[in-house]
Amino acid sequence: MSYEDSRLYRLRHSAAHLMAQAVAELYPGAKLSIGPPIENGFYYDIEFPASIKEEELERIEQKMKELAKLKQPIVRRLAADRDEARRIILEETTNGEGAENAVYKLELLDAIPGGEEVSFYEQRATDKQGQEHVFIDLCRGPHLENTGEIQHFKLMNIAGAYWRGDVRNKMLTRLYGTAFETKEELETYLHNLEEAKKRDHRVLGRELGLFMFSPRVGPGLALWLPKGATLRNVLCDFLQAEQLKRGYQPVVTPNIASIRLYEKSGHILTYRDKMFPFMEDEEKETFVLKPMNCPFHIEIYASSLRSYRELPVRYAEFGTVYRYEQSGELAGMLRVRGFTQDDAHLFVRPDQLLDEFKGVVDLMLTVLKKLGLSEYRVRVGTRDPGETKYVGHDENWELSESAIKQACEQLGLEYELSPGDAAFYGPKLDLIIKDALGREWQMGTVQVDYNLPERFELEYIGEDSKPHRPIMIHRAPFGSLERMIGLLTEQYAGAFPLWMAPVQVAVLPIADRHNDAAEALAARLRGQGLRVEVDDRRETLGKKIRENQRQKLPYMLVLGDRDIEAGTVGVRSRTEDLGAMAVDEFVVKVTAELAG
RNA sequence: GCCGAUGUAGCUCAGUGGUAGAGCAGCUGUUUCGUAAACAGCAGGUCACCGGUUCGAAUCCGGUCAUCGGCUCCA
Repeated sequence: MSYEDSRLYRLRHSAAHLMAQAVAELYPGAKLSIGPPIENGFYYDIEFPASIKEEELERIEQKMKELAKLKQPIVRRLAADRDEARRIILEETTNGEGAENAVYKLELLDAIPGGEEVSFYEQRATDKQGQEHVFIDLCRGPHLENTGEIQHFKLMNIAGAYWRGDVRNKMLTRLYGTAFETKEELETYLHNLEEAKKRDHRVLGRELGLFMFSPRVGPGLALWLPKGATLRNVLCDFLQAEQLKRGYQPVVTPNIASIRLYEKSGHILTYRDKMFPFMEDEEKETFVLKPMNCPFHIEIYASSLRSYRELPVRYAEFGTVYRYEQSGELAGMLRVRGFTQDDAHLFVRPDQLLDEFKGVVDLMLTVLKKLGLSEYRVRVGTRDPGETKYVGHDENWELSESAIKQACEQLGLEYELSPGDAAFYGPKLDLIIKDALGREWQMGTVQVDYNLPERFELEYIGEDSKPHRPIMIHRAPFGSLERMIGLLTEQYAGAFPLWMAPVQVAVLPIADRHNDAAEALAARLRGQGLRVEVDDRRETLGKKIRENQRQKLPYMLVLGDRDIEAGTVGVRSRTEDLGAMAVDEFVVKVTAELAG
């Protein structure tokens, strides 16, 4: 049974109504808008007469408990027609506060399609003091039978939310809460939230020495520490090797360019507010910090006459781009202002589009598998049939939309179609992954583009010795290194698989007299291509194990008199003591693990 | 950018009007140790920043900045 059909869903929906009832009683003049159940709870968007503070949640929660205990029956009411619905909203749902108080509900009513029935949910009861409590809300439902069933809930936080999700509208106050069937489930949920915070990449990034931010450098500008930079290099090496196999060619381009490049590409028109402020040189030439790599790669393509025989051309670059994200959107490594895309641009003939797209999807699948990511969503963004903002000919769009679908189907990649999510210049495929707190982030992306080849008048000479326009594919399997490594940190809770781990092996000499042997062992393992550190601090073995364990190192090798004499090491994995092993045996074991 | 919250030592946190505290980390000394924290001592702070109220501000008020949870937007 789907979540939407479950009792839990109805419970949360009814909890949202209960919260709205409590707010209506506590804050006369509060204007209610919408209050749906969501993945882990519910919310209600409300315009309060005066801004409210987080501490007031407790008061609202208290009121909810009182109202729940009244065991108000929840009754569905059908409005006979629009006029009656309007009357109910104006006269019954606003506690006599009139039309001004019902603005959002009236707008919602107008949005309900003509043929559809209009229903209300009503809950009412009289308390011991003889006071009557009534709450009626325009709502599709369904709900529980009685407010008495709402017992295990908690209000979580306050946030602002634009009415109907549109920045041009008024910002309402959103109250978030959660509710469960049992006390245990509620407690488990809250406990898991706490646990998830320990996997937060911002916490682990510092603890494990991966990356950091500094106020002196600036918001959203990451600093990669040695271990993080090592991890980053490992991932880049992997992808680069994979791309080499697939006929990609490396290119390298600058971080700034004349504004003329971005005028030509059209980004100045569509992207200006996401770009860092421009800079001007002494000769009044304006330069911009690059927000995208594509125009540079296009210049390289356009630098010589291309034959149809050369295509597809695939230019790849780990290109660092800068985007002036709004301050409130920054989120650790998951949302930064300077990031490196594992970018590439493919210039293809129409007859190559399907195969090339398949090649890219295959690469993405290879990457996902290697990274151990299995929890992801694939979204194919196609045109919204009602929209006219798109560039390019219809037959091209049909060609590329079907190429994307075919590529996925032939490679067994499950996807969901999302009409309207295409870029204005072409359809795309996005990879979406959740972080520790369950928030979704767009990672890898493949986009078909007819716009830029047009704007830059790109050509190749066809078999017919006439010029033809190539199609571009933009693609980034990781998306960005910052976001990907942030996410991987959370996925693995810092315990990266052996091949990724910045330090794979720590050698732990027991006493000072074992330091030389430890260095020799480390050198030997490094000779095998392993990333090895020696922990020769003057600390007890127990302490070294504890701390290296906390650093989530895959292997620790304990080295003492017994081992030096026998040519062994005491091997310890992340979880357990594996006992003494010959050094060669350990090398074989680790090598096998890396190969497998 | 907008709504709400937070900002005290490298880290985690205590301190609600009377001159700043703990644990861990650091440094020094002792200990040379076989599988998750040896012992002792020392040092460390413009209480984010700027302004105001007050005899007196980490504490109250205002502003700025940064961070966190959302909204919008996105790799």
